[in-house]
Amino acid sequence: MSAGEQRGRKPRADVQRNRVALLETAQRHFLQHGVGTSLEAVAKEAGVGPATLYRHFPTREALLAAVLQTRSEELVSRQADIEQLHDPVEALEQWLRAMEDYFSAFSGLPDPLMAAARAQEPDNPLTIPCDILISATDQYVRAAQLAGRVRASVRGHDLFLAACSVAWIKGNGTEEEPLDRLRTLIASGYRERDTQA
Amino acid sequence: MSAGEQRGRKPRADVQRNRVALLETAQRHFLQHGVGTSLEAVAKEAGVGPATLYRHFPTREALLAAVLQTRSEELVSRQADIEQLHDPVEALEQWLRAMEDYFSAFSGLPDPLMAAARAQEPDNPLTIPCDILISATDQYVRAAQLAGRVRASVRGHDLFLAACSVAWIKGNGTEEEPLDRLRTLIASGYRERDTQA
DNA sequence: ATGCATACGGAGGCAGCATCCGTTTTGATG
DNA sequence: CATCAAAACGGATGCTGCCTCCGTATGCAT
Repeated sequence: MSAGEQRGRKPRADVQRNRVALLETAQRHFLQHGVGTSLEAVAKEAGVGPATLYRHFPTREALLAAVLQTRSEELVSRQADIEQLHDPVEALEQWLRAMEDYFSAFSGLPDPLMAAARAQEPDNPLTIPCDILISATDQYVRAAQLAGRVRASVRGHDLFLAACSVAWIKGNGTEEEPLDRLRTLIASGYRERDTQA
Repeated sequence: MSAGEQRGRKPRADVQRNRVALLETAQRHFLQHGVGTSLEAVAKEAGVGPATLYRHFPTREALLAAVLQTRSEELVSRQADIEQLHDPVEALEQWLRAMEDYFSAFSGLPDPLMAAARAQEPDNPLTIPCDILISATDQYVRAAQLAGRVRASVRGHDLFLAACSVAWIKGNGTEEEPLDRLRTLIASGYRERDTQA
């Protein structure tokens, strides 16, 4: 009982194997068919029965959260780059784009994310990632507000919602051009009006 | 062939009866369970077989579009009020709220609407209503732009997307307070910065 | 090699979609 | 009013996907 945590017994080998196979297959299917993809199909292609999938991931959201874990780490690494920036507004902007990309990872992803972000469903596996993202956004917002570059009434939560919306629209097949105009519109919405040039 | 359009035969009575029953029941179910409600259940409660429902409305979107027809007329009547206003920005704002209410009629409505508004699926029954709304929005935008009160880069389409997004967020259970902040943010996004007070 | 906890996976019940086709209803006609 | 044909109906059906139960196989420990 000195270093390791294994209490009782060593975990079985097939558990880990199946988990990995499921996650890889699920990611592929989410990418190709969106978050609504057939879980049965995922299980079959991963070479396991449906029960095994449900044992590992009791709900679609749980599977989704696990698959997103990888992507989350990508986000964190982007965050490191962003924090190098001197201009807090630039940083905020890049962070919003990074979140938007994250939300756009799979078609249909914004819906379960929004569902998780709202009224606390504490057992929703997506709630925690959402809360983290909201807090992070709030940090960037506050930094830019301290520099007097972002309106005081803006909250991190608001821009989280905005980024999620843009991702939602993007996922519904709108072209890039209107999307860019919308991003610009949001940006001029949160930026403090320059008191001079 | 003088006045009436009835060519051949008088339409059967049960057709109209069933259509009305289906529309009323569908509206109730959409209200209570969202746009994803079970069509079988609608048919059963309307007292018809599933085939009859599909004969009248070949797709879920067709049924939705027909049910929405009623609400559309409500929107048009709101439009009459709005056109009385002197301030074009006020008019635009009220119009956006009216659209938002319309989009929020049933939970989940924004998704099929967005799907219809994007790349032309000419046979989607929701495409036409969407195009009408976008044009109408563009009218209001242009009027406000002529008065120099809205940024020149804004398009009606952009604010249509924005209103749809807000409705989408609202439908996902977010509270009113963040929603209001988001609306404010969008408003300061499209408004021209006052060159004076 | 044997025992036992652990995990597996197929079978099956359920719900919803969408269609086919035999039957009924309805309006038109004499 | 009786009859006919077109038009519409609706139950039965096949399909897909969700999720769970339970008998069986697997892998770790001794």
